[in-house]
Amino acid sequence: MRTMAGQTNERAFSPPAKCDICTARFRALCSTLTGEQLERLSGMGRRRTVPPNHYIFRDGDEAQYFASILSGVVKLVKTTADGEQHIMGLMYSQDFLGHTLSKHHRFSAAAATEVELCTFPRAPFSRLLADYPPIERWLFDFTVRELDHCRDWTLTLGRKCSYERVASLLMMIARRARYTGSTPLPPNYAQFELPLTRSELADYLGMTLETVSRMVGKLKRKGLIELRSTREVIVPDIEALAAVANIDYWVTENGRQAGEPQG
Amino acid sequence: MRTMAGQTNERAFSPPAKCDICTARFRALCSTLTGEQLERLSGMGRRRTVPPNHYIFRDGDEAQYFASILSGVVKLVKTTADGEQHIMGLMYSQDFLGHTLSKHHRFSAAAATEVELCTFPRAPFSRLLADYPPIERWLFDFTVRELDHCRDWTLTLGRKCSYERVASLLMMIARRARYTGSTPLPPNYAQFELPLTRSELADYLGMTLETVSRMVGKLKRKGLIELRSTREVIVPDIEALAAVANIDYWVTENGRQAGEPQG
DNA sequence: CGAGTTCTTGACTCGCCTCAATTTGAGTGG
DNA sequence: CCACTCAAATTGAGGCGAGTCAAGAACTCG
Repeated sequence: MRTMAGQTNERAFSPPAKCDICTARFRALCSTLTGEQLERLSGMGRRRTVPPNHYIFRDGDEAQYFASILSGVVKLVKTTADGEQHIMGLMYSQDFLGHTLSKHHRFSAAAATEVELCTFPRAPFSRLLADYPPIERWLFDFTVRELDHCRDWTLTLGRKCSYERVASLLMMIARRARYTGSTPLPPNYAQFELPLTRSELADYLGMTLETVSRMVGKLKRKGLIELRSTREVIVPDIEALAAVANIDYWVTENGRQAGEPQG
Repeated sequence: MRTMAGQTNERAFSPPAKCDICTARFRALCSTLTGEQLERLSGMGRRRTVPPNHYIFRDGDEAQYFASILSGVVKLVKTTADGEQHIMGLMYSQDFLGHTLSKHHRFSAAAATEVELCTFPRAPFSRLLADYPPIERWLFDFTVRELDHCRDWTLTLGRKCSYERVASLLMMIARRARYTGSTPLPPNYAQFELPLTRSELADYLGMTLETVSRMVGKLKRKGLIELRSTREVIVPDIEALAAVANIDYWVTENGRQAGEPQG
């Protein structure tokens, strides 16, 4: 169904955040704050819930808010002129949404599951950033990690075949699910619900949904994953899947040949 | 020729940087500094020159130095177990090399042309970062821009065909050459020397050098570029090349269909 | 249980890779 | 200045992996 264009779903924003009962309190950006500064942040924070498959903000829109994710999974999406979607990343609990340099969003963000956010109006939050280095440092470190991750991802998109790519994406989601999940799991084992459809996996990987489906099937046939349903994935041996995905497979020294950089 | 493995070419480091005559003084990270802090930075800075095709540092090595690039082009390279190279980015004058979180390099950096660096020992530079927010802010902003760029690049690798990819990379280099170059050029026109071989272009684009060569030939046949030599490129109409590269072609709002996020 | 979406599977096509042969260009020495 | 050498670049023929198109199966939700 097509809805009003240009309108972002605006559920009522609830009252100021109650930081003392917040699940993200100890790892999200507010973990850097104490006393007066925390009050300043929580005073401007508003809770917001976004239902699955609704936009949080849209590419090109003016950025009104920064947000910290409390729960759920957010996909970062760029839409091409011909209507294709490209997913540039997934964001989870304790991650941060917003651009400190651009006043306009550079991609869309949409809820992949139901999402809870803690939102901060742009101007006062920017002032807090300028006033209080620790929170800026948190954001800086977060951005550095995002950049690392994005650079690693260019390897997946540029160098791997479809089978390896699907394995890489499942690895990424599995790792994050282990990290975010509440119930402790055996080491080298993962079980999670895919926050994306086959079509979205394809949009993430630069492939077609048919090929994704075939490669998921191949992983299943080879025993690298099990499927309780089309969305419920079990990875019985993470290391084995990592090997297929060519993760931790990169040479960190030597291994170069004539014609390559010397020195 | 193969040389001693694990050794990075260590030309003699020259005396402390003379900031007042430095070409990068007004846009590099030192542009944020004045008086005492600038003295502190210049006191720890050492010039270093790296000849073309030599490593600056290697993936996995312990990071001894941060560096600001004064001149030349640096390629960021990851080498795979099977000896393939993947180029993750190019760095130019006024860009910054180094990782504020990891003590070990996460990729190699190699000189594509002759490169001049201003290097800073890790520990005192980190202390300066912590002591003096403006320089941390500069690095933060630099990192945000790198992340933007890297995310855009995932679109090129994930969604574009070989012809568009080559055009995209040439666009990127052309834009940067215009920005860095000294001589003023007519608008919508670029002329530059490619800092990379066909093989390196292929490593950047996740293609083979043969396909790169074919696509460069196709761009030439269509009049989108001219070649004075294999390395000297002229772009007579940047906008036309941008159109081929699908740059500024992305929809920034609307354009979505049933089944996509609503709201 | 039916309707609509999502997912799977198969047959065919095409773009890019592979392998191989030249051609071009830069650097060197006679 | 030209012949020689070697790396870089171009060009061609053929094969394979992933896209395309199409049909059918399996979920989801009223």
